[in-house]
Amino acid sequence: MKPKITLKDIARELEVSISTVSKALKNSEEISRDTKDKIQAFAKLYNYKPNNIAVSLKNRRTKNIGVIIPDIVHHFFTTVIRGIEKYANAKGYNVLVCVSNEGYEREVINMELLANGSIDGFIMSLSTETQQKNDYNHIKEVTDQGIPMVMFDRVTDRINCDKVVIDDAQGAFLAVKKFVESGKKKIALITTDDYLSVGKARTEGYKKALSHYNIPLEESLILKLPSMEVEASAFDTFFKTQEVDAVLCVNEIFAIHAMRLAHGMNKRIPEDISFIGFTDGLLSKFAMPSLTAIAQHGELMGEEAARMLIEKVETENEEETFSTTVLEPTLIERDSTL
Amino acid sequence: MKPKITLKDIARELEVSISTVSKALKNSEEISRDTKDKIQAFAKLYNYKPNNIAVSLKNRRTKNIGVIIPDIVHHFFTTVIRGIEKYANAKGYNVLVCVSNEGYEREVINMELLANGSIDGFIMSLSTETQQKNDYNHIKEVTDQGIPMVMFDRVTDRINCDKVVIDDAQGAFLAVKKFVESGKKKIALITTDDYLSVGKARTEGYKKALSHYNIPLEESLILKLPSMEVEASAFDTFFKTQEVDAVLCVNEIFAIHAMRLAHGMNKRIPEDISFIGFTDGLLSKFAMPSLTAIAQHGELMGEEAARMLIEKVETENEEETFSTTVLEPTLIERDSTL
DNA sequence: AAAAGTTACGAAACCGTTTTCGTGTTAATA
DNA sequence: TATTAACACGAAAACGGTTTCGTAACTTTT
Repeated sequence: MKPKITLKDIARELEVSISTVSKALKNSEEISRDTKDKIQAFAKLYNYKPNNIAVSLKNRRTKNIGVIIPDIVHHFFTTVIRGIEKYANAKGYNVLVCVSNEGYEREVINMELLANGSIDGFIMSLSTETQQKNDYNHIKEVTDQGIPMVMFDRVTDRINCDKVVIDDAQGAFLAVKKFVESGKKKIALITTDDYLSVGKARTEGYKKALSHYNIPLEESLILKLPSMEVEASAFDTFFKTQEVDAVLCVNEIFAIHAMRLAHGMNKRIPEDISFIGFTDGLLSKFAMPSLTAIAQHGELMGEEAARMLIEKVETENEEETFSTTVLEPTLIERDSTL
Repeated sequence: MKPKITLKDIARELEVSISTVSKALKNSEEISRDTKDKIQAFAKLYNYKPNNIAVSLKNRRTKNIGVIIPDIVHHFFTTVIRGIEKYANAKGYNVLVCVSNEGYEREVINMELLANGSIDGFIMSLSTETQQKNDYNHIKEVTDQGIPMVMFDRVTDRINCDKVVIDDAQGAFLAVKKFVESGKKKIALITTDDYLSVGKARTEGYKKALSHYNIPLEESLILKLPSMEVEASAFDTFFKTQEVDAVLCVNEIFAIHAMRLAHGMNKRIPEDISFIGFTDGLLSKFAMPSLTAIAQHGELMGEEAARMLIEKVETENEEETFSTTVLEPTLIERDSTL
């Protein structure tokens, strides 16, 4: 049990002042070679490391970035975190992860907690509940305090800050394009309610693509689920009542579930019915048949978000100027499409 | 842009001393009702929140706990984090997540960084590289400083600290039991090299179960992969040369891959060949057929680890006494077994 | 009316750094 | 030799809180 050594300890031991020690360890020109050598050697011997908290207090910079995500047990978000970590660590920053658990309350609490000096900036993705309530005052308060903020994926234009998203509409467009080009005509969409920003954009892209390819839009081919949970009965009735030859799903789970149903109805995949799912995660790769997917490039998104944030944190923010980076989705072709 | 208000600001504005403000906000008996009311009202009006960093410096307690995991894009670890978050948040702690990316170097760097005052204690799982090198000096240094530490899942007995693991051997035993009881005789094991603590324990459990059921151990039925990566060729030759009717895999991916191969060889699952995989993750649930799995109870593990850590952090550690919690695995029966 | 006890507050130390500014000593210049 | 400049270091303030202790002004006790 050897407790941490401080500047004061070194100063006392070497009979110099604290300031001298501090400067010597920073290799300041002010201090003589002899004294520096002595102090540096002593510090190394006792494995001196400055106390982060004290440094943070003094510099008003913590070198921590706060990340608020809706759910950590979710492949997409973890890839984003990986990207953030990667970039942030390389720049000497730590990542403080807080999970809102898709709830408004926890999002608020976590942000307030972190905003009181624990972090230099935020990277966040909105919880569904926050999106439903459409209440962003907690975020506004943070940005008003001058704390840099980058939102990713689930963003809102009610807040003025840097953002990084993928072009969800374009992703849906790519999927429909793929279907059309392989001769599909009755293209269904399984999505969530519109309050989820991404669900909305994807639905728009789907509709746009249909009109682009002169396929009449049939509202009955759009299945809207109230949440991200799989509601088996809704799927059942949908597939029993609708005649479709291609299905675009806004997430993997929906797609896997739908494929199972189709399989159970003795349809051949992809000949009789094709599938494409958003978010190219583990399930897509390992499904049977493997699922053609629209990749969200989470890791890239995380890196970009971290880049933007650290940029803002490290520059004396003269003018408030915000930008939105739009990443292009990619279609990963597998066995669920022709 | 309204910057944070400090005690000093309030004191100046209300023409009292800083100490009075501090005490008033803590509702100290020392301060008169009148003054407290005035100060509290003012503080609320200007939304005063104490600066975490300053409080941490003074109290030498950060209310942060550091979590070091090998990989964040991994279902098991994320469930553990969820458990940690859940418990820690309820106790008013934040979670600082750092990813070692299965590397020794990053593990050391991250720990040193966090150990300099950023956190009150560690929860960690060893990177594979650290386990291979068998070098735990960086961890020893941290515990020597009196920083509380809890290790989970991938632990080592070279370090004296609290631990929480699941009984991996018992998990393997359960799986073999299941196979035997459904009439299987030629039971294979697909695992990784022994340096991974969990792989070793699982292999032991497998062997123990075989002997318990009087099934001769055939080393040729054990396929050892050098890493967690799926090596397709190794799988191929194994299944071409060995006659098996049940396969236990140390992770989902191995199991899914093996099932595919069996499927490709026109074997019926589970009649001709059954499968069980460790780590009851998404893939197991959504595989086709769905995979019988040994649940690791990651969330529970996380909660328990957090509980142990916070217990240590919050008690004046009189005596050094460490304990290991062993969680019981559970067999989740699905369609890949009879 | 003097002694003792309360009440309500402020001064100051402290946590561990960083950084500005002042100063005693020595060396270079006039 | 007196003046100035360079050098090497220390004192002290600051970051934003918490907490101990001291004390002026009253109130109560004897």
